[in-house]
Amino acid sequence: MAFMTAHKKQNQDYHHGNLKQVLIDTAVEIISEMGAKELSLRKIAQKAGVSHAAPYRHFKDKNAILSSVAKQGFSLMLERTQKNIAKSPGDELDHFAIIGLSYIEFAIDYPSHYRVMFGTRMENSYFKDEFKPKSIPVFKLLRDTIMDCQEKGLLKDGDLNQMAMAAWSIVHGFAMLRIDHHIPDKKLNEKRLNALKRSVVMTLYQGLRP
Amino acid sequence: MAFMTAHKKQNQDYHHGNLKQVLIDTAVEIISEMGAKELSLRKIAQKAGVSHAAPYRHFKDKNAILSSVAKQGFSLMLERTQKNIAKSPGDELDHFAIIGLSYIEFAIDYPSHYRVMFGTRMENSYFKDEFKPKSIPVFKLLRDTIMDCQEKGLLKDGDLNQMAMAAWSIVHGFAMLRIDHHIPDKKLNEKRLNALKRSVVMTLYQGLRP
DNA sequence: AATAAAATGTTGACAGTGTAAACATTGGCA
DNA sequence: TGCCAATGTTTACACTGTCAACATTTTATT
Repeated sequence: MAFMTAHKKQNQDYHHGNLKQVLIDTAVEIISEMGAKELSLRKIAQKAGVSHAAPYRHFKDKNAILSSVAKQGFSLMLERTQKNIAKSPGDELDHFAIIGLSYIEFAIDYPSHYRVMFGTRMENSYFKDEFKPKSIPVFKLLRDTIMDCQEKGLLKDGDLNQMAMAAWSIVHGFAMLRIDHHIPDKKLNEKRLNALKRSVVMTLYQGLRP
Repeated sequence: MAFMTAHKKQNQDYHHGNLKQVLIDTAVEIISEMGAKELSLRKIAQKAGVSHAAPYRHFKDKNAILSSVAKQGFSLMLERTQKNIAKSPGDELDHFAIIGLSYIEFAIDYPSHYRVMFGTRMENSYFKDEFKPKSIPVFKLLRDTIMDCQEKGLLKDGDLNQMAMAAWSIVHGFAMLRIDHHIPDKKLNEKRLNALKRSVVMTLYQGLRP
C-alpha cells in the first residue's frame, strides 16, 4: 500500500509525527463548531483519526491541550497587534487606540482561542503561573504605550496600573459580551459593529485624556 | 418516628416541599466552593440529601437549574442597585456612577451567580430569550439614567446604545477579570481593590462627559 | 372516609466523559 | 540486525446527564 503514503495526513496509522499540532488544531475546530462546552478529549481524538487515549502521549491531560490553545492565541494576538501598529504612521496615542481595537478584533476573529485564554481561572487551573498579565507580551506593550503617552502629555498623569486596568477592562468586557452573544446579533451588521467598537475604544480614550 | 418531624429540613424523606429552592441554593454553594466547572447534578442531589434523579421532578435539565440561579441573580442585582441609589442624595450623574459601582460589587459578592448570568450563550443555551439586555430591569435602569444625564447636560449627547455598551463593557470587563482571577490577588487588599474599582468607573465617567 | 389521581422521590440503566494501566507497534540507533 | 524509546491501542474504572420504570406521598373526588 505504498501508494497511500502519497498524501501525508490520511493513512499514517502510527507515529504520524505531528499529532500534537493536529490535536491542538482539532480542538480549536471543535470549539468553533460546537462551543467550548462540547469539547471532549475523545471527540478530538476521533476527529483526528486516532484512538481516544492517544492524546495522552502528547499532553498530560485535557487542560494541557487547552493551555496550548491559549499559548498559540497569545502569540497570534501579539503578532496581529504589532502588525497593525507597524502599519500605522500615527503617534503613540494612535498606537494606544490601535492596541485596543486590535484586541477586540482578535477576540472576535478567534473567539475559541480567546475564550480559552481568558476563561475562568480556578485553583486547579491549567494556567499555573504561565499566563499572568505581567508575563504576557501584549500587556507589556499596552503598559509601555500608556507610559509613552503619559511622558508626551498625550494621556493623563494617573496611576499606570489603574489606567491599564481600565483599558483592559473595557476591551475585555466588550469582547466577552460580543463573543458570548450578550449583544444581540440581530441588526448588528459589520458596519454597525465597527462603529460600536470604535465608540467603545473612543470612550476609553476620552476617559484617559489629560 | 413522629418525633423526627420536629425539625423540618432534616428527615423528611419524601416530598419535602421546597426541594426546588433547596436545589438552587445548593447549586450556588457548590459553584462557590468548587467552581462552576465542578458542578454536577448528582453532587447537587447528594448534597441536598436526595436521590440523583430527584431534581428532574423540578427542573427539565441541568441548564434549567442554572437558569434559575441566573434569574435569582438578576433579581438580587437590581435590588442592591436600587437600594444603593436610594441611599444617595446625589444627582443623576452620581446615580450613573453608583450603578457602575453596584454592578461591580454585585459581581464580586456573588461571583457564582454572576458567572452563570453572564457565561457563554450558545445556540442550545438555557437562556432562550429570557435574559436579553432589553428585558433585564438593571439595563433599563442604566439606559434611563444615561438619558436623564444627557437631558440635563451631565453626559455628552452621543448615541445612547453606544454609550450604554461602553458602560456595560467596562464594568463587565472589570468584574469578569476580577472574579476569574486574571487580576493577581496578591497584594490587592480591600483598600486597593476599592481604589481600582473607583478608578475604572471614573475613567468611564470621564469618557462620557460632554 | 375511601379511593383515584397527581405530584414527588427512588432505582436501575445507558451512552458519553477523563484518565490510568497494560499491551502493541513503529522508527531510529547501537 | 536487534534493542529500546516513542508513539498508538485496548481495556477498565469512576463519574456525568438523562431517561424509563417503579414506589410513595399528597391532594382531589366521590
